Amino acid sequence: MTEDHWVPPVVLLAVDLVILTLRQSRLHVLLIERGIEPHKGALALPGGFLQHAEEDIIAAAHRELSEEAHLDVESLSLEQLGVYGDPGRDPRGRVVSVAYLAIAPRLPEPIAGTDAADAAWQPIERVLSGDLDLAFDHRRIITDGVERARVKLEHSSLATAFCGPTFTITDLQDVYEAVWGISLDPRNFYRKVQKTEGFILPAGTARKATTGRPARLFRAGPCTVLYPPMVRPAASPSAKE
Amino acid sequence: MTEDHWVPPVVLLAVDLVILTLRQSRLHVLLIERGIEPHKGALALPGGFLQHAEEDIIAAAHRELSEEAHLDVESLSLEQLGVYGDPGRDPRGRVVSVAYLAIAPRLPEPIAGTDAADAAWQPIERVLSGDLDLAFDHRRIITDGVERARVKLEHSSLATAFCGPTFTITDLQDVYEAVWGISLDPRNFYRKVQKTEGFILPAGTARKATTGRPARLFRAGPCTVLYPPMVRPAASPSAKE
DNA sequence: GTAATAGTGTCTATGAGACAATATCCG
DNA sequence: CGGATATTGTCTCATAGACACTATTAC
Repeated sequence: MTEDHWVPPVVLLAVDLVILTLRQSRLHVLLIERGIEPHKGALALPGGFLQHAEEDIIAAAHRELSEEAHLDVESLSLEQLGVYGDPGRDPRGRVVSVAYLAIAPRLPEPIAGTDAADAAWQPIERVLSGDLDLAFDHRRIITDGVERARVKLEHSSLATAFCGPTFTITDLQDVYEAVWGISLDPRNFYRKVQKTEGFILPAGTARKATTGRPARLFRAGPCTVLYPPMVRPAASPSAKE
Repeated sequence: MTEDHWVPPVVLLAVDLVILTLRQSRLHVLLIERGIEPHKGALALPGGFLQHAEEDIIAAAHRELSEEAHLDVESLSLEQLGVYGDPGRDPRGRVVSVAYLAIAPRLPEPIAGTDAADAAWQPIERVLSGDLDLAFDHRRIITDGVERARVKLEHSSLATAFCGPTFTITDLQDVYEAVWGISLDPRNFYRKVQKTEGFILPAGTARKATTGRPARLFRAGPCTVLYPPMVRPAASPSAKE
């Protein structure tokens, strides 16, 4: 099958980052406006080519995270999402992109990128609805990323990655409600997360802002795998949204 | 950051296939003995480079499946597992490999590959135990593939992909026991799969081989997502193996 | 009949879901 | 005190797990 003088084709390798966070109890993804062709003016995921032939792929992801999103690696969940390499997905040639999913706690408002014309958090519904002009196959990548996050919330402690170092049970519930797009009963949620071994640990009693009883604070526990898992109800017509 | 004359580095793109099947109620993976350097003589996953610059990655996976394993695409589960691209994983240069997970029903015995010196099913325990000489980072890829299969058995009808067109409940239970490496109660298993909507459908009553009551036959149902999921018990000391 | 495997029924413990009631803050 | 949010408790229903029992074949 392979001939003596046959040489394998080469491809350009890129990384793309699906960075999710919560803003005003809604799921957002970080997108930048492309300043150059192709797809100039369209919105795109932060990302870029490998810098040199020896660069680690995950290192490139971290680099882009820092360069384009100004997010530091510190305590930031980063996970490989998949490979997107359809021929023709990029007019510049055969570009194969490794997508990563990153979860960030709420951050100080807008982020100005370096080689990005503009960076902004976009509500996930607007992105997936098809109203926005997305570059390349990035809508598909975002769809996959959101679905991955939804599944991971069930079986891992990923939800705490959306929160700061300490958080209340209600904060955590907001994460589940925003990512899953449904509403949950606070009492049952409270009981559930409390009894899930190693999920969250008490972190002192709370201060309070406005009104009502002050909530207790928690921090992420040692367990990354939730057993038993959080159960995601089958999508109901009486959902939030 | 990027200079005017900077050009991105290129990489070689390969696919690797983790092909799992059941033989004598034990999980096996298809490995070939490498006939050429590097790692000549070591065992490796079926796979290879893209054939040309326009080839679809998934198409390349299917091609290798056919070329090296003589398995046809027909009704064969094939899913992207991840990207393995550490610099230095291949002495020939920067090779980035996209791994796919394939599940095959029991097949006619040994498979002679085309450009592979030898192809054989290896029991998964022997492969993961470290006794065998595995090429590249293929032990890690296999580990990831097995773990993926374990998880997918919980939430999808993947188990039926290990079986032929029709199968008994016991056949299906064998799949779960082999992949999960535990033993399950036949009565509870029977009840569980029966009541899981759309998982399996009756396919006539059965013929029989040796002794005992003949089993009913089933075929895969329409649902790919199992709800409620099959629950994998926490690993117990009283397990099979 | 016996041996062997297939399939059904029953009981119990656990957890999810609905929802009432109590606690603790602010003013 | 009343308003608001946090936390606990109780009830019911579904289901996983343990396990006794019945059914259907070959001999």
